[in-house]
This record gives sequence, structure tokens and C-alpha cells, in this order.
Amino acid sequence: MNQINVLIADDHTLIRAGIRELLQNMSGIEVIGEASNGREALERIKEFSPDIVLLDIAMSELNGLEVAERVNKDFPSVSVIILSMYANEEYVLQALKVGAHGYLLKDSAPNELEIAIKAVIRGETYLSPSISKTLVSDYLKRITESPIEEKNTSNVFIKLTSRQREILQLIAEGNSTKEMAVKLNVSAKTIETHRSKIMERLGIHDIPGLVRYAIRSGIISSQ
Amino acid sequence: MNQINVLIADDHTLIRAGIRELLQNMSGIEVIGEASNGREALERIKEFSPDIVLLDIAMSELNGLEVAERVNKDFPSVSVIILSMYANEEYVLQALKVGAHGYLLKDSAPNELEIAIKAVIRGETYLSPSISKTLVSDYLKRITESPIEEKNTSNVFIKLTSRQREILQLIAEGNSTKEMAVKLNVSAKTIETHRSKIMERLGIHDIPGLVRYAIRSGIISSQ
DNA sequence: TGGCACAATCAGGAAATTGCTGATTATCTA
DNA sequence: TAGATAATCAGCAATTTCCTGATTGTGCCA
Repeated sequence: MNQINVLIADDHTLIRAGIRELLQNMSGIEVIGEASNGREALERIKEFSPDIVLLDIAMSELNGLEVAERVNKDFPSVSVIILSMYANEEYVLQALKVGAHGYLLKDSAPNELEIAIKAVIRGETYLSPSISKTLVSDYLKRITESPIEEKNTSNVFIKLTSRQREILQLIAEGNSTKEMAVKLNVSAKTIETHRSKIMERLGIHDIPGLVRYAIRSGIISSQ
Repeated sequence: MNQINVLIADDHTLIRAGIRELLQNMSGIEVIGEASNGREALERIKEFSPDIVLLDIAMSELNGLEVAERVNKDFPSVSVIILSMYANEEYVLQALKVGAHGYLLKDSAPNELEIAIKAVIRGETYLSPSISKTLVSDYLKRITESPIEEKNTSNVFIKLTSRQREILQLIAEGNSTKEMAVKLNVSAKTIETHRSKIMERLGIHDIPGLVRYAIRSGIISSQ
């Protein structure tokens, strides 16, 4: 039989062991190795030449996206599936940009893992259903339409205008609509409009969500 | 046979499935249920009366430490093992303070899980080896020698009541007043009162400030 | 054991904010 | 130069917050 050889890379031993168990119950799939951080993952890939690598994003040494990029460049025959806790659009786009073939949420059903692996082996791109299907085409359209913009890489800088980032920061810092209006010398209505545009773009529709977004994208710190 | 009945509470389906597989390969242990967030965990505990609950810390609705505290109070026959990504001393101490019987890193070897469960069933306290053994004695010494000093901890657990922390978490997770009222089955007016008390106690008078506070005090993550 | 502090619950009503629809002006670009 | 997008603002209904005050239960302690 032609087994699909899989390598698991995740910081957490227990998680790796759990995933390994799940995979070993699936027919046609064999776990040929594990790695406990990003750098080790690259070594194991070189050593084992797996068909598929399951990469956690949050790894020490080298994060999963970084690893994915190098795998795509140096080992093009190896397919990458990102295993992530976050449905965060930024991460998904970033993953696709660096050549990942799959993006699976840790929140997925176990059999999704099997489906994902087999889809990727067939040459398809697999995303967890909860991640909008339009992402890929949107993304591809975006980079083919304006390839130069690519270096703006990840986060907020491609999604929001300068004014919007300015206002997002003020919101996350705790300013009220009225306070922002005074600071920026515009009407409160204008601030409201900006806020709703920001929310629309980010797909986040509550203030706490904006604050968390601002923190994780580095616009402000939580301190 | 006297099986040890275990309940698994973790936000991520895949992780739960993996842990379940691991446990099912261990003799004398049976997984009798799962929960995908803190509140659901309490419901399942009430329903199933497990011997052991494995609680992830980072759960939505109610975080693992909060759940542990309530389990310890309302279901003293149920033992709690915290499953965490972090060896963070604060977390460990907090877990012990709220009555957890075990603190296991997700980075542990699979068989540690078995060891931990069986130790806890025997009435022992189990901590992952990588967590300094001195923690417990240090902690105990500290609280017996100068119990007043407790306020030096300065974290949420002393400043807010359990209910208030619960609501702070929900706020920071983006729930509206109305949504929280429905989830907690109280009136919106009650939520409003809680929120204003929380703000009063913390001296923070805006939602973004609460969110940042919740993040830096570990009640939620920014992800 | 009576009372005190405090937690948790809820209400009324004024005041403030938001959401929604729609509009104007300036700028940049295909 | 037309079309898309950004930044600005308004009206108004609906929702939410803020402030004051009240009730109930519980633990504590003098």
C-alpha cells in the first residue's frame, strides 16, 4: 500500500501524542516523525521527506508560518497543513501566501484531519469549513492585481487606512467617541462612521474584539 | 472493574479527541464526557459526576481556574487536573489555591497523563515535573506565615468576586450586556450593575480598559 | 444572636450612544 | 476623465448606559 507519510510539529508533547493517536486510527496514513519546534521540524523534514507536515503556528524557535515558507521553497514536494487555534484571517492569508496547502483549526472534528490530509495529497487546498471559502480567491485576486503591495505583508497595514488605524488605536486605548472627535477635531458622527468601517473591514463587530485585535496586531500593548 | 471516570474540557475539538484517544488506551480509565467551554464543563460535571476533570485554562465563557474553584466548592468529590500550556508560576499557584489536584503541562509525555490521573485518584497532588517542586511548599509557607500579605498578589482573584471575574471575562470576549444576561440567565440590569461594580473596583471606566486588564491578568488571551 | 458588611439580584427614567441610510467633497488611478 | 475610495457629516429611531435606590441571602463577629 502507498502510505501517506506524515510529520507532526507542535510545541506540546501531549498534543502531538493525541494527534498521533488520531492519525494512527486512519487507514493509509502513517506518522513517521514528530518535531517539538519549528527548527526541529525543518531538520526532520530534511531527514524523513514526509508527504505531509502538520505545523502548529505557535512554535518556538521558528513559527509555523516561517517554517511553511521555507518548506515550500526548499522542499517543494512536501505539503504543509497549518494546524492553528485561530481562525484569524491574517493568519490564514499569511499561510496561503507562504504556500501552505491546508489550514485546519484545532477546533475541527477529528475526521476533518483525515479529509484534509487526503485532499491535500490529491493536490487540493483544504481550509476548515468555518474559514470563509472566499478567502483564497480574494487573496489570489489581491496579489495578482497589485503584486507590489505584497511586501506590506501581514497585518493591519494592508487592511486599514492610516486614519482607520489611528482611530482603532484610540478606541483600543479607551477613548470614547466624543473624546476622539475632540482629539481629531472632527464630529462624533465621523468617528462613528470610521469605527463602523473598521469593524466591517476586520469583520469584528464589538469593541472588545477590536481591542484584542489591536493588541495582537501590535497597534497597542495590553500594558 | 472500578473504572476512573474522566471528563475532558477544552475549547478545541481536535485536542479533546486526541486526549480522549490517549486516555482510552490506558487501562482503568474511561472518558465519560467532553465539554467545549467552561460553562459547559460545569453542566457536564453536574450531569456525570466524574472522578476526574481535565480542565484547560484557556476556555471561553469561564476559564479553567474559575471552573476549578467552583468544582472544588460545589462538587468536592470531583478532582480537578489543570491542563495548561504555561508553566507560569502565577497560574500554578492560582490553580493550587482554588483546589486543583493536578497541574499538567500540555508539553508533558502522554504517560504522564496516566500517572497524574492515578496519583490524583490516590489523593495525591500531581504537578508536571518541570514545574519546580518547591512551589507547593513555598506557597504554603507564604500563606501560613503572612496571610495578610496576600494582597501583594494584586491579581484579579483578590480584587473581584468570582461572579465579577466571570462577567469581566464575558465582557472581554465581546458579549453584549444582553447576551450576557441570556447566558447567565439574569436580567440585563444585573449585568449592568456588575459591570459598574467591576469598573469601580478596578478603577477602570471604559470597556477597552477592561479588555486590556483582562488580557494582562490572564483572564483571557488576546487571540 | 442580632446586626453589619457585602454579594447578587433587579427597576425606573433621564441621558448618551449606536446603527442605519444617505450625502458631499477630495483624491487617486485606470 | 470617469469611477472607486477615503474622509467628512446629518437625521432619527432604537438601544444602551448611567445613576439612584431597593431587596434578599449569607457569612461573620462582637
